[in-house]
Amino acid sequence: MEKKQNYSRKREAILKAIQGTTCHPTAEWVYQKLKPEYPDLSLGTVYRNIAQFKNDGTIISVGTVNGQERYDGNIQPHTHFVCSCCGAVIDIPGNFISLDANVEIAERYHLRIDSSEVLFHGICSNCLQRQKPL
Amino acid sequence: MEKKQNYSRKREAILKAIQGTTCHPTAEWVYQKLKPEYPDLSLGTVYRNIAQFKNDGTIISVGTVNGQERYDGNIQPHTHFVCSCCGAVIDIPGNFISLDANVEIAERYHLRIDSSEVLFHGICSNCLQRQKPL
DNA sequence: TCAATAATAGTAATCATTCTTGTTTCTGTT
DNA sequence: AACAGAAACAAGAATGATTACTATTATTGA
Ligand SMILES: [Mn+2]
Ligand SMILES: [Mn+2]
Ligand SMILES: [Zn+2]
Ligand SMILES: [Zn+2]
Repeated sequence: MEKKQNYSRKREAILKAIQGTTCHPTAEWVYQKLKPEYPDLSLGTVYRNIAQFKNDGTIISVGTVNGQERYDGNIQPHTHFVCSCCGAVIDIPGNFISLDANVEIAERYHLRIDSSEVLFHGICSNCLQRQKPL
Repeated sequence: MEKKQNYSRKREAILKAIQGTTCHPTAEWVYQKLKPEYPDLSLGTVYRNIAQFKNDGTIISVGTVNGQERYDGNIQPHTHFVCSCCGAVIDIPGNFISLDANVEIAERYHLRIDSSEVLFHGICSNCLQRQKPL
């Protein structure tokens, strides 16, 4: 039996904040973003609802950058670039892993693959420009 | 001028522990592994030396699983599978991203790519077997 | 309206990692 | 071997992100 889920204005706002940006925000970013409109919002509420969204598959985690987890409201398979200078996480359209590869690896190693992701690491264009004028 | 690096028996042991396993250990794992032979080893020393190795490029980080960073003494480009059940990190030989793709993406988005990695998520063979007899 | 239950704010607790400080170990030189 | 300066260390405190707890408030369906 599934648990009943009541409506909550704050939950909706948290989801929309994550879905409405491409910056792959942290929980803290969402909290600061919504604080003006919801002055009594609690950081724990942001974390609790994010955990639910992740669990439902409504959002995904892009991993941890500088000790903070980054989330993504875009659940279509796509690729990410992480700037090791400023921590920006940038979308790279396209899926670099073929479905065939997934199936072959799963069979060869006797494991079940649920998802695959590609990550590029480097320096983003902003940070490159800022480093130039030496 | 580069900083002089003195020899340290513990540093060597920490590096060998990481290079001598394919389990992609945590700092805590390394600490527990070496504790019997080095009873006065400090967890801080493990972290400090790991940070150095990472900085030198002697080892790499495979990312964070269940809140703990995982390290890899194999710095050849290869692929990883992360079990979402038990947290195991397993090597998958092979590099799925062509060098050409790196160059093309770097040019198109005006950024510098230093490395690329592929990550599979799913259930490992051990956990699959344990789940079967229901 | 009203009782049952879900969600929240505020705060305390947890846990991985980093920092600080006083001590010990290395290393090159007498 | 003894010495001095630099590097590494142990132990424990501090930090910071995340989670857990609890008393209160909001939502829901009858
Ligand atoms: Mn994205
Ligand atoms: Mn590996
Ligand atoms: Zn950047
Ligand atoms: Zn497993």
